[in-house]
Amino acid sequence: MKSLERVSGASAGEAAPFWLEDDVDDEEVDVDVEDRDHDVEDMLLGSEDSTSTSSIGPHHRGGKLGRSKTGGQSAGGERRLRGSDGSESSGSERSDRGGACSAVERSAMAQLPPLQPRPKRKLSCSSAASHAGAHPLRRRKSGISARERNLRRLESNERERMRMHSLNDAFEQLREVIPHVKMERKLSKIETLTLAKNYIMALTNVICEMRGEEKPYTFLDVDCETNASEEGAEQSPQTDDLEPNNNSLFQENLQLGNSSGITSDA
DNA sequence: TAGGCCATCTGGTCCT
DNA sequence: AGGACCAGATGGCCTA
Repeated sequence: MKSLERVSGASAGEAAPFWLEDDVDDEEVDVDVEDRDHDVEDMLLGSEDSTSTSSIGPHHRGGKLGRSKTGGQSAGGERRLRGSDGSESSGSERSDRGGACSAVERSAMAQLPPLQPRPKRKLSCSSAASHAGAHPLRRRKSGISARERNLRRLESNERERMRMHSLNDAFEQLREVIPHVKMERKLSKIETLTLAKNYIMALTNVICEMRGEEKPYTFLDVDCETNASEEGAEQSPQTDDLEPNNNSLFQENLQLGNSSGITSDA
């Protein structure tokens, strides 16, 4: 799939994004393209392979291709830049500080804004969202010039970048407070989330144990081959081992969690 | 070289 | 109406 798209992208690789093309603010030209896309769409709608449909047409995801071609920063270039200045270099991120669960951290967690469960947005149609970006069809807002659209799109991109940066900052803060095995590389996002979840569950067990209550979570042994021979893999979290940088438990739990090996009795 | 991870762009949808 | 949120697409970098 990816290869197909890349092939199709390569065919359109020389095309700059519509909003970066020169003189694209000509409404008439835009309308013509839109109409043509509508015609193509009409012919291709109902085709079983809408992905291939997305590969056709001048509007096919030019962003990436055009970005690398134009002066815009490529994704890789951006990342290299951050890595070079050290602000987010992988080396400095290798958190060898444990980040034990302290009162400060607990208070920090308490400072988090209350999570307001955002209702799952409904998709008008299953393929509509999944192919929204790739589909050549692009509704043009009435009364907005192409230049205005370009400006808004750039502003939207900037906001989205900032939003993702703030999200990454939150991930980084989360990495710092999660005790994990010292690793050469930093935790990936999915690892961070999984470890955080297991950490919370383990701490919950600790609290319940201190209260003399039953532990709500049980860490099951899923990977029998690797854990069966080891000390009591199927047991409650070894909360005594919850020390900074000394928690192979969490690495095990990472795998266990990935395979849904952790159950909740609550 | 394939696969994982990531940053970014993009357009649709939802919310204020 | 505009911004936030979301998910798909894409390409770059890194590692086994």
